[in-house]
Formats: sequence, structure tokens, C-alpha cells
Amino acid sequence: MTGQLRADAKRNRDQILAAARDLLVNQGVGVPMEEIARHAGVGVGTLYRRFPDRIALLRALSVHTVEHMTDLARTALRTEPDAWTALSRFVRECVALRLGALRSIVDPQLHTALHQSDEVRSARKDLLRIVEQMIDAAQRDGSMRTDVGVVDVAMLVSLHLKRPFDVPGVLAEEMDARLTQLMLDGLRPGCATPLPGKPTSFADVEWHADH
Amino acid sequence: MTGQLRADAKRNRDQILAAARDLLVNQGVGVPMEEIARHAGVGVGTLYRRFPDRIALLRALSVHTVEHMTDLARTALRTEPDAWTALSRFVRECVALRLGALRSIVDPQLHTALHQSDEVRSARKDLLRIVEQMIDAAQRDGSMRTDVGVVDVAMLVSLHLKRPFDVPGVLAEEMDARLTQLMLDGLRPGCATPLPGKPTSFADVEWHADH
Amino acid sequence: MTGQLRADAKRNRDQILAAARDLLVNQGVGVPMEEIARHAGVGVGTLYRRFPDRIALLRALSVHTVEHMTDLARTALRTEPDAWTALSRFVRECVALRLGALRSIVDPQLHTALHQSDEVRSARKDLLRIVEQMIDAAQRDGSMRTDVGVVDVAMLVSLHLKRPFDVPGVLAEEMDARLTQLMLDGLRPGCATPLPGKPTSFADVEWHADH
Amino acid sequence: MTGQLRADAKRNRDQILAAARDLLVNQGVGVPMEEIARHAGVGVGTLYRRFPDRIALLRALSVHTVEHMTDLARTALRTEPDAWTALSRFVRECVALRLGALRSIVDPQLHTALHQSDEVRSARKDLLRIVEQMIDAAQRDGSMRTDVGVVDVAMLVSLHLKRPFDVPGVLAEEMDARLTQLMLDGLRPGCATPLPGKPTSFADVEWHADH
DNA sequence: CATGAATGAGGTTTCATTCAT
DNA sequence: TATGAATGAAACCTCATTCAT
Repeated sequence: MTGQLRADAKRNRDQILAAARDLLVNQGVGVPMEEIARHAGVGVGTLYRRFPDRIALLRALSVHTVEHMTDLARTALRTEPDAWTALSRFVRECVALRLGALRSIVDPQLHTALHQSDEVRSARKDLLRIVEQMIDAAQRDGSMRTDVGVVDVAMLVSLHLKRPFDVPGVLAEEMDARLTQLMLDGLRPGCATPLPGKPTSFADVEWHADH
Repeated sequence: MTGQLRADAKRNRDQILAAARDLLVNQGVGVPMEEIARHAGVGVGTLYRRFPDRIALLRALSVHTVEHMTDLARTALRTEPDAWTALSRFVRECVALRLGALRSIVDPQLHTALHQSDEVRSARKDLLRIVEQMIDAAQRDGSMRTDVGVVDVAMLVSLHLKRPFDVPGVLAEEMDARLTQLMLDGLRPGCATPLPGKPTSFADVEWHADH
Repeated sequence: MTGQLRADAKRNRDQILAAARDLLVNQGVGVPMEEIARHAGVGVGTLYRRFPDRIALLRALSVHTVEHMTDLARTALRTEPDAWTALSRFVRECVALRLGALRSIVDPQLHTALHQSDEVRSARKDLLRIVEQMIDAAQRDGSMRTDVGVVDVAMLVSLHLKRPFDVPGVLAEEMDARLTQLMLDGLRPGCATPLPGKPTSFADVEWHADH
Repeated sequence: MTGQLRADAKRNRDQILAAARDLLVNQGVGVPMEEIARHAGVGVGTLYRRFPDRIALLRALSVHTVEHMTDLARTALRTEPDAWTALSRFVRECVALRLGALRSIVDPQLHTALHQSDEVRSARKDLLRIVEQMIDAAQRDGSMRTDVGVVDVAMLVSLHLKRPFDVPGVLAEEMDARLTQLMLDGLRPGCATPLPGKPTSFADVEWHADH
């Protein structure tokens, strides 16, 4: 019974998260809670039972997404022949995810609120740690410029969290791919121009971890 | 007399635009109209007299900003010794502008609405035209990879329209500068990896001009 | 359970309609929605949940009222010994209803908006059909002039949709009754003066039905 | 100079009244003061200089209209061969005037406010007096039923102050003419049914005169 | 004296959240 | 426990009126 119920509950939770993700990606941060509930096929009441308020929903979404990214990173690292290839693949996959849900990140206040959660911070730490491994390895074998750190890469990826606008005659996916490639090329050693400041590594941020 | 009155009105208009810009940059697209009015030191009524509704305000802001960017581009092209330097400077200046007002662009619906205005489209055309000149020149003298077009550059810049989040121990300005440089390096010929698709030039979009 | 809930909702809906009717009759079309809500003993939110906007409320009210009139017409036709008596009674009852809610009809734009609803049009058709039956019968047995049609009668009745102003020393009800009688007398054959144009029957309007 | 100015002022005043009348007739009581000013070709300031507030404008309009009706009544009485013909003509002319400006009369509060002006009351008295003369004469020569008084007629006419709704296939003017004729026929002796109450004459209301 | 800019109270509507069923 | 009805604070916008030019 409890098992049954839990399964139901889990399913509800997932449907809600999926609906929230879709709507946030497509309609912006303003989507009414009621619409999210409707898309998830549940009543508002149920939504609020699972997530006490809007910010809790966004937090859960955030954690969910970051965990997904961590999986992608781990798999890439394990599967690809070398670190740079792994990193490129990871970055491309992140962008392809259309992580619009994190677009909320665009609102400074929301962003702050989001990161006041230990769960979010911890998920993010896991992700940063593994990405840093990729970066380190790539830099060691000379396939990546050495004056950049995890934070630089994270910021670059986060720039892509928004959906690219439609350009007449260019597919959004293609545009995405082009921009991503340009970004990756900029991380290569061949064309490196000196950067202001120093790279920020995982160790430098882990105690605050609210960027 | 009417002139005098107009001066007042003009001043109000400018104050409103300035206030709107600030607040939009710092608080996101959701800022209440009343708060904008308060910051501008006028009543809501005045705000609505100048800009019939929220979208009209955003449009005006958009045009204003784009025109400013066009000035920057023109000046850079005139002042700098070569095209690539001009383009780099222009890109850095755009980013430094913290064009947060255009962050509205992050909401697909808002973006569409924004571009239903001839004034916006035309301002944008002017900007694209001059940026394309810079790009062409830089490509001709071999300082820029030749497989990118205005639209790629415009999209790259637009990625910066949002304020970078605070990373502990790193100044936002520094972070901005680093990311910008990485992006610019990616546009150089030295490290170019083939891009999917073809570059989109001004001529390809000018008839629609709503990207 | 759902049934029970619905019962509550139904009651609220009816209270809102009743309150709206009262206030519209007594204070004109301009009554604030909040006041309607307050009089109905519910929050504004509830009002808006039932009726998405002001016009929807007016439409519902309109349908409700027209249906009531249809009932009156049917009953009169069934109960009274002859058609003219039935028609007179129906007209008197309509007037007595103080159909002030329909006073909205006084505003051309509102009127147009009102009739863009199929429900309203269909309710009105039902009413017109039955009234036409009364008229036809009355005309056949010679108790009513034959140069008038439903539309004439409908328009005459609609003239009464506004509350008569207080005349010192005359009760509003009495005034109403006198005017109604004068109108009814004008529909008799005894004093008929030729009318310009031709009578409009139900068949002539039913396809448009938006008068 | 003063003469010149006064002429200007007079012209302004008349233009405002005309514009107000048009707009009220066509768009309902809700017309913004600014729109009235625009239609009159003056600024709001000027409008407010002439009429301290909205109600003052409506009052002036009311007086203006009633005086016009009085003129019509007098002329009809002087010109037509007999009293009933004069009365019929007067009634038809009033209806044709489309006295929509007085539609304000539809809002009870407005109506009350309107009649708190001596000027309005006095203009109305003049009108009632002359109409009563017509009625008396018509009743004396047997062309009008004797159980009705000025107030009945006034109320009947006032019912026509609203614009008739468009009925597909029937011209508004024709509809107006038909209804008016039906009303007039009801005032004839031929088909008279006993009325409840007693007729109210001018003398009965003149001391209060705020119906 | 005319103008139209500015004001702000007040009406309309939306939506996050609570709560009865 | 799921539902969706109810709530009301807060946003948006309008317009009567005042006031500086």
C-alpha cells in the first residue's frame, strides 16, 4: 500500500517536474502554478503538497537538472578516449538539454533564493568537481589552454541556458551548435590571448558554493 | 513655451528610461511599473502617458540601447587602427554596457512582441550593417576566421545580455572580461574547428530582420 | 464529494448573479466588480473564477434573465384563456421584473459584446419564438393589430428595461403600470394608424439573431 | 476685445457641448473628458475652464437639450392646425433628436445629481408647461384620451432617449418611427383601456420638479 | 486664457497560496 | 490524499482633475 502510494507519489512528482521544466523553457519564468499543475495532470493542491511553494519547485528542478548534468559529465569522462573530447561532448550535451529551466537563473533574486538550499549547493559541488577533473586532464595533455578554470567553463555553459532566438533561415539547433563550437574553440591553446585575472578552481569556491 | 514644456517632458521621458533600464538590469523583467515610476520620480500616470504600456517602454528602451551600440560600433571602426581591434573593442564595450535592459529578450514572448515594432527592427538593421562591415574587413585582412557571420557575432554578444552571477572571490567585471576574451579568441583563425551550417550575413536577414 | 463541492460553487455562482443583478439595477453598469463580490459575500477572486471578466458576468446575467422571460411567456400562454391576455400578462410581468440588469443594453458597445455569445443568442431565439406564437394567435383572433411583429413588441418591452425615475406623488410601480398599459393599448386594432415599414417576424431575424 | 474673447469662448463652449453630445450618444456615459476635449478641438484645460467638472458639463447639456425641446414644442403648437398634430409632431421630433445625451439619465445617481441644479429644473418646468398646453387642448377637442397627463407623456418620450439597437434588415430610423407611432396610437381615445392611478399634471409636480 | 503634462485614486484582473470537501 | 474552490494582495492600467508653462 505504502509502496503503491509512494509509486504514485513519485510519478506525480516526476510529472510535475517535467511539466514545470517544459513550461519554464517555453513560456518563461512567469508560468502560473496552476498551469504547471494542469500540464502535469494534477490539481494545484497536489502540486503544493509535493512542493511547498514555487521556489521549492524551482529548487527541485535545479537539483534534478544539475544531477543530470553530473551524470552526463561522468559518462563522457568514462566513455570518451581523451579528456578534451569528453569535455566537448559534455558541453554540447548540456547545451542540447536546453536547460531553460535554469533560465530562472536570469532573475538575480530568484538565483539567490535558489542557492540558499543545501541540496542545490551540494549537487552543484558534485558537478563542479567532476568537470574540474576533465579540465585538469585536458590541460595536462595540452589540449586545452591552461589559464581557464572550472568557473570559467561553468559560466560559459550557463550563458547557453537560454533558448537561442529564431533567426530566419537558421535552425535553432544549428545556431546552438555553432555558438558552442566557437566557445570550445576559444578554450583551445592555439589562439589564446592572455586573460585578465586568474582561473578559479573548485577548491576556491567550494566553501561558499553559491555562485 | 511649448518648447519649455517639451523640455520638461523630455527630461521626464529620459528619467523614466534610465530608471527602467536600471531596474530591469537589477531586478529582471518583472519590475512593477509603479516602481519604475517611483525611481524616475514621476507618477504612474506620467509613465503611462509616455509609454502606453509595458511593452512600449521595453521597445523604447530597446531602440535606445541598440542606437547606443551602433554609436559604439561606428566610433570603434573610425578610431581603431584595424578592423579586428575595432570589433574586439566594440564587443567589450557592449558587454560592459551590461545591456541588461535587453535581458527581456530572454522571454520568448516578450522578444517576439518587441520585434513587432518597425522602429526596433530598423535600429537593429543599422547596427547589423555596421558590425558586418567590421567583420568583413577583419576577415579580409586575415585576423578573423572566415566561417562566421554577423549573426553569429550578434548571438554571441547577446549571450552576455544577462548579468554574470557573483562568484566568490571574482569580480563580476573581471569575470565578464574573461568570458568576453574567450569568446573573442574563439573567433580567431588560429584555433578554428569547422562549424556546422553556414554563416548568416546581413543580406540574408535584412528583409525579415526579426532575429 | 465533488457533488457537494459543486453545490457550494453553485450557490456562490447564484449569489454572485443575484448580487450583480441588484447592483446593476440600482447603480448602473459601472458597479465595481469588488462591490459585486462583496455583496455576494465572496472574494473578488471567486467572482473572477466564475466569470472571467465583466462581460462574461453580464452575459450570464443576460441568459439567466432571458430564460426567465421565456418561462413567463410559456406559462402565460398555457394559463390564460386567450392569446392577447397572455401577451398582456407577459409584457406586464417582464416590466415588473425590472430587468435593470439588461439596462447594460443601453450601452451600444456592451450590447454588441453581449450578443457575441452563442448562449445569449440562442436563449433570445427561444424567447422570440414563443412570443411570436402569442402574437400570431392574438392577431388571428382579431385582438391585436396585424401590422406589428415580434421585433416591434420586443423593442417596446426593451424600452422598459430602465427603472422609471421617481415622480413625486406617483409610485414607480403605478407609473410602470400606466406606461405599460398605454403601450399595450397602442397594439390594439381599435386605434391603429398606419406604420412605416413592415413588421419583422422571428423568421426574418433568426439567422442573425443579434438585434 | 472682450467681445472678441467672448465670441471665442462662446464658440468653444458650443463646440464642447456638441462634441459631448455626439460622444455620449455614440459611446455611452463613460466617454473620457479628454476625448470630449479632443473632439471639440480644445485642450482638457479649456474644457475644465468652461465646465468645472463632468457633472457640470452634463447639466449644461441637459439644459441645452431641454431648451431645444421647448422650442420644438412651441413651434409645433404655433404651426400645426390642431393640438394633436402638434403633439405628435413634437414627440416625433424629440425621438428623432436621438436625445442620447440624456441617456445619462439611465444612471440613477447621475440623474439625481443632474436634477440638483435649479437651471435644469427650471428648463424642465418650461418644457412641461408648454407640453401640458398641447395635451389639454388635444384632450378638449377629443383627439386624445383624457386619462393621461404630462408626466405620462414625458415618461413615454423619455423611454425613447436611448438609441434603438440595430435589428438586421430594419433601419434604426424606421424602427424608431414605428415605436413612436405605436406609442402615439396608445394615447388615442379609440382603444383606451382604463389606467391604474391618476394622471399627473404640471401643477402636481412643479414644486418639487425633480422627476 | 489655452494647453497638455502630471498626478494618483480607484477599477480591473491575475496568481500564489490556503483550505474545505 | 487529491482536488479545485476561495482568498486577497499586488500588478496593471485609466481617467478625472490640477497645475505649470
